[in-house]
Amino acid sequence: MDVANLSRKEQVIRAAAALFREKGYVAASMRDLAQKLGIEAASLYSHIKSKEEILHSLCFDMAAEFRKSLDAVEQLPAPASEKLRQGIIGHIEVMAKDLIASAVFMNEHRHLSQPYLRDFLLLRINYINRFKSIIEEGVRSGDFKDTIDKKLAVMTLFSSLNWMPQWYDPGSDINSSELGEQLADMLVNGLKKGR
Amino acid sequence: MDVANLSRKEQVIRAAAALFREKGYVAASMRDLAQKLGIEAASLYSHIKSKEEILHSLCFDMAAEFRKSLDAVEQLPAPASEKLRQGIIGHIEVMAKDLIASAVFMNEHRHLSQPYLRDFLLLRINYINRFKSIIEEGVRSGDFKDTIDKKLAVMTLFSSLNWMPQWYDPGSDINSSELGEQLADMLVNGLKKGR
DNA sequence: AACAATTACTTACAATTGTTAGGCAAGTCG
DNA sequence: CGACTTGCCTAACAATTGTAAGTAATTGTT
Repeated sequence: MDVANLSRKEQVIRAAAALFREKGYVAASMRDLAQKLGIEAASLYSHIKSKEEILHSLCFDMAAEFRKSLDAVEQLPAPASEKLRQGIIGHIEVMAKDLIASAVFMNEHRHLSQPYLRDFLLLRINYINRFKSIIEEGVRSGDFKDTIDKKLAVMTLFSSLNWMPQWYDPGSDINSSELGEQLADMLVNGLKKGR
Repeated sequence: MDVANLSRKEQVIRAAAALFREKGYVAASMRDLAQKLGIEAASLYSHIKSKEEILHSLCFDMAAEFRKSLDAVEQLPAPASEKLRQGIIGHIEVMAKDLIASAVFMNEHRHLSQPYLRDFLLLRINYINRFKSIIEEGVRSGDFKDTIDKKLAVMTLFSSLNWMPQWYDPGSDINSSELGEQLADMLVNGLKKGR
């Protein structure tokens, strides 16, 4: 269980991530995965304990990255609107670092079995609530409107962020940090031209 | 294949929709579905031709509803920002009419086999492009900013709309038309208080 | 040269999958 | 009454699923 092993194991996990994204966790078979790596299905079990272990590590590794990013943002001595902006940018950048794992994280986590699913959802709720706090802070300080339902605001925010891996093409003309900036601008300031 | 049949067939489809949403299309077995209806799996085939037929009708029926809604909006003699607002509200209302089917439409359409998948994606691209045209019209007329990438704007819009079935609780204090209004406001005007 | 780890193989198994075939009972309609 | 339809049944199918057990080949290290 050293570096060499990790390396091959990581190869397996990355190939699995691509497969899970393409076909979905359930529809992706271990034989599909093995074929992608040029080995037999049973050989996969020299590297991983189970199919679910792969999903587990994909989901929880991403979750840890998101958390780390938000930790930093919360420390900023800045108004809520700026914190929110930075939170959005950070979230996008974490995703952009691994779009495939992000897509799996988003769409396939529900196939985790208990108790992992429960743990995952707790992490997720916690993350969302921290964003919600930023929004609430912004409403209190007069930075944000108080006319918008807060749950709706957070959920709309997350919807926008989380779907990014589905349509963003990293080879396009807009790079990931610019993407974060523009997304933050659109969500905070809206589409309409400043009056 | 008459009214009485349709009625039972619809029961099957509705139960399937709930199951597909809960477990995902692939993970939901015909035996699961049968059990939900209190019958044997093989009996389902008195009402439907195949598992995929169910998914097909769920996806394409929803697609037709969306199209109808947008047809009406495009006819409006109104500025782009108002058309966009109405388009959003319409989209939300179509979803709200059947949250379960909407969730399936969103998350499970990819499990359609060819050529249905291709057809579905064409419908979807077409729908998205019609929204994109409204946004472009708004940029030209000076209604919307020209600083935001148009693809990003449309995709953000759709992300927000399409995730609604995942978190919206119809029993909550905010009803569906209010939800549409607020969503439109947030996306068009942003979170920030008017300056 | 012997050892331990890594990586892969073959074979196999029990479970689950969607679906077909054929038949039986109850209600509807002439 | 008798024909027909609707809804469900049992039994069975071939295919695919994740995974276990045991073994061999290759590797770098002692």
